[in-house]
Amino acid sequence: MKEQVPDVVIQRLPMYAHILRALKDVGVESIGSRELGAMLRTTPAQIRKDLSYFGKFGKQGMGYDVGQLLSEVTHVLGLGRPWSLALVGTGRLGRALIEHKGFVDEDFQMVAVFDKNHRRIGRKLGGLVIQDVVELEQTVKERGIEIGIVAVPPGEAQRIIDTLVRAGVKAILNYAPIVARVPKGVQLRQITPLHSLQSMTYYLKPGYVAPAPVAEQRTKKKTRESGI
Amino acid sequence: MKEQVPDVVIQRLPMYAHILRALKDVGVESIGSRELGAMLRTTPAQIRKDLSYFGKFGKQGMGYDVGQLLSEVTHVLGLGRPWSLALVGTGRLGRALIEHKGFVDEDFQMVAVFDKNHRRIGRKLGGLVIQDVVELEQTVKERGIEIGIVAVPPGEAQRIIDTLVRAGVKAILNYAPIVARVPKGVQLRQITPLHSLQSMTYYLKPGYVAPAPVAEQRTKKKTRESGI
DNA sequence: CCGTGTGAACCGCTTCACAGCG
DNA sequence: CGCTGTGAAGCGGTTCACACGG
Repeated sequence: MKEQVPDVVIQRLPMYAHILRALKDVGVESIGSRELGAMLRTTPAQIRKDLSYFGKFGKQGMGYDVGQLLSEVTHVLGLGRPWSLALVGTGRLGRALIEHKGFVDEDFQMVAVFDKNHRRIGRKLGGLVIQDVVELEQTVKERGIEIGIVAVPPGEAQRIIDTLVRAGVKAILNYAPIVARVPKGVQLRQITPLHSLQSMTYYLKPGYVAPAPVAEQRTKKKTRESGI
Repeated sequence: MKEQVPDVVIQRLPMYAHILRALKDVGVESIGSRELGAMLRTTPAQIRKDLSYFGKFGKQGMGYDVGQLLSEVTHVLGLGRPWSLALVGTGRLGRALIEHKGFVDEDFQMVAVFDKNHRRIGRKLGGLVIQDVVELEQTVKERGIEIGIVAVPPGEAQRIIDTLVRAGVKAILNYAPIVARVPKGVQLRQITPLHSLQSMTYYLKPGYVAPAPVAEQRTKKKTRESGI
């Protein structure tokens, strides 16, 4: 149990939950930090440290109870209860998002979709009637929608984000490639695949040489050969 | 000019490039670290530090030449020449990716698409004929495809990634929600919107209280009243 | 003087190493 | 004993503060 949980830890927890659910589904009941670390491509120390921010869930000598740890992580993240989403923009991307199974799981429910194109308004998408974007603010307020998903062209994205914020949304997932502005206290996540590509190319350039693999400490001691 | 460039800096450069291009398009010729910082939502110090890793592009008292800085950043990232992409998986997501304008810009060109579904193989998608995924490895090798985009179901993703790696791809953009394994030297970026949502909810929970705004240093001195 | 470039201080996260519990 | 939980050390990145160039 600690003071403040680092942001990085929070961002790792969804992966923890993901793996733990998979383990549970397969019937694994207990797991150690070593194996869990291997599955998540981190170190055992990282696992233990991360979990220590929330409490002591492990049993020394044994490891962690998968089911218990899963529900703990789930609870920390605020999952296990449904969150309501609104999608703005029903172009190719918006439609793909809403129809792509797995984008939304049981904890996230799309409850309204918006577009400004009058040819689309009134049609159905994913079981919802597409509303005129002018209704966005009021609908979000009335229905207490908590999270907004922005899939509109770049030129309109900031305006939509401002509207969502004004309507009281506290978290936004933005697919438009802009440097969005949100007030403090509003969460923003950016999905910008182009930027991912553009940063990978740096490491692919002829000039790039990988950093030395730490050079030292290929010792692998630590096996405690003194003991017997 | 420095030794090794931090990864975080590389990941910020696409945004730098994005903003600089926008500025250039609008006719802005010069910009200071203060304004650039404001546009990128960082501090001037961050901007100057980041740029210092590559050289000295600014003129003291003035600022940075937008065009020059843009081409510098572009060059550092290895852009300005085309990179070839292969898409694997032409379900809803894959189709949305390839048809969504703006996903790929002039520096990234999709040159092959694959699927395992025989109903889709042979059809055209984005101007390309969908190939059988069994041809993936050979085609990637033959055509020297450099980057792979994975948009297949989770259960098949790791196998596809392994195949891409075997074929010589050095960078992979993966949309499947798995904890993928790639050998060192291969770049991997994960696009997992569900995890973004799941980490945002932590900050939306009733229990969460924002960290104190640093408390001190609301002094705003630094006006250098000692000088004269 | 204004604003860049940069060593140095600072800060937060990761890794280490080990005390302690089952 | 094995493995968790954790203070402490280590490290990378950010922020500060100022020397220096136009």
